Amino acid sequence: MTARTPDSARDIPEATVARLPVYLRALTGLAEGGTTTCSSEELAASAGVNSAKLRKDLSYLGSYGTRGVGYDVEYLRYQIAREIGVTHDWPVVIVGIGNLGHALANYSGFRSRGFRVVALLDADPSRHDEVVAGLDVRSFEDLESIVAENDVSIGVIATPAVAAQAVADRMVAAGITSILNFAPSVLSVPDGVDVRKVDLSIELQILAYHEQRKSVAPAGEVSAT
Amino acid sequence: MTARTPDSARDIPEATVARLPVYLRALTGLAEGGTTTCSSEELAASAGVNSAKLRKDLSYLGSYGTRGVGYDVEYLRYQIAREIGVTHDWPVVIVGIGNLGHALANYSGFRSRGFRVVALLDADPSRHDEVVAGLDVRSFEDLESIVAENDVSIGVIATPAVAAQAVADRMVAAGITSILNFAPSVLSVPDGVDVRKVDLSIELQILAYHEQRKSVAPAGEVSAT
DNA sequence: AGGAGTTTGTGAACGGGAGAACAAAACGGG
DNA sequence: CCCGTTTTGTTCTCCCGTTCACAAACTCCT
Repeated sequence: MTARTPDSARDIPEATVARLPVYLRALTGLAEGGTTTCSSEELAASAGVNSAKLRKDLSYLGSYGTRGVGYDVEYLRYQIAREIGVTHDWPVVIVGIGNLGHALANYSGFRSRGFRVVALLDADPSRHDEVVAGLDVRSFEDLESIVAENDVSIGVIATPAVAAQAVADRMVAAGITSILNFAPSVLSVPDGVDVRKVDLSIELQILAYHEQRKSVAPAGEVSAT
Repeated sequence: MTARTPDSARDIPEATVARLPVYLRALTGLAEGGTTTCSSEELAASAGVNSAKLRKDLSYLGSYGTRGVGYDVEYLRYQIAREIGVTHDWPVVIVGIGNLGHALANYSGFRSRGFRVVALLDADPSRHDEVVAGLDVRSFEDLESIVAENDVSIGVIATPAVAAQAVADRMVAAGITSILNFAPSVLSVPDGVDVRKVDLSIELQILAYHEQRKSVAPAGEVSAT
């Protein structure tokens, strides 16, 4: 939390960081469509954001556009990728090869965006003979050696909730400093370790809340009582 | 975006709404552990937030605590559940039964939190004989009848990116008003339809950004060049 | 019954992000 | 070479969310 930005110190706002991958994806889409140059307006439309917000976000990285012209798609794409750090591959381990672990291991979006799954681990020995996504499921005991050998700094937790904290502790001890947690539990980790949480049912509950309100007040009109 | 809150108008801030499911889960955990009463401090710790924030969040729902004592776990749990709207079941359809669709269909967290998967749909006919999570995969053509018969208002999209917009359009036309989108694409929907997006690779990219910065400035010290 | 000790609920200050509006800069045409 | 047009980069303002701090209210002990 204490963002030490010693001297070079271009600190990009967290909200902007969260949108950069969206811009990256939009730019990739434009490039595949044959577009070589785009305005902030076009790119913003592709990314589903306001053009003013887009320009402000990009301004934190530097001045990569040309006034009166727009942005060079390929050039900007590279600059954002470099800033995020996805110009090189990030080795990743996935722990917990249940339904969700399967899906994650097979998810092509990781590979194509600079993440390389180097190992799949599960505590259940009966799973250790399985081969998922071209990798054989290994024992959770191998975590330390795998992390050390492959210089892994990112771990994904897809275990049941009860196991998540223990897995996280072990990951941290092994040297992992970024964790993506799919288990529905709150992890406590030491300073310097980043945790991001994805909770499928929470998203649905948020939708349910709004849905419930819709049915109470259908279209801005309320039946006077 | 134009939040019409005509007269009754307890409008709960969006940030608070997003945390209510977390509190709900924390309360369920406490209840299972045998706790009947808890302070805001305890509950905040379980939910991983600040106690002041927790109290302010809860104050939007009403005064359900007792000063000097704390909150009755079961009572507060019910009040939050009622506010979110998960006291009754929400029927849900899932479209796209690939790896992720499989995982979602089997995810027990939906069932246990008031969401009932009523149908699994896929455009690929070769999948229509499969049975996943006790439901047989049906044709996407059946969407309208299923939505109408089961009064479905929430849809989940787990298709490839290219198909997502078409699926969303069809969902909206069928009467669905809340969409949870796992496909990596920006959906455009009419006003009155809520969309929430979950993007697995974006989360990893955000972690990668912070990870990259860590390695540049390991511990507040920077090597002078 | 009264006072000390807790804990909630909320008013107020603070910080950060979103959006509008504008100045700076590049291009193109005459 | 100069001026109008286009589009970026930035400044300013507003609003939402977070946090602090404290008064109100409840319990327990004497």
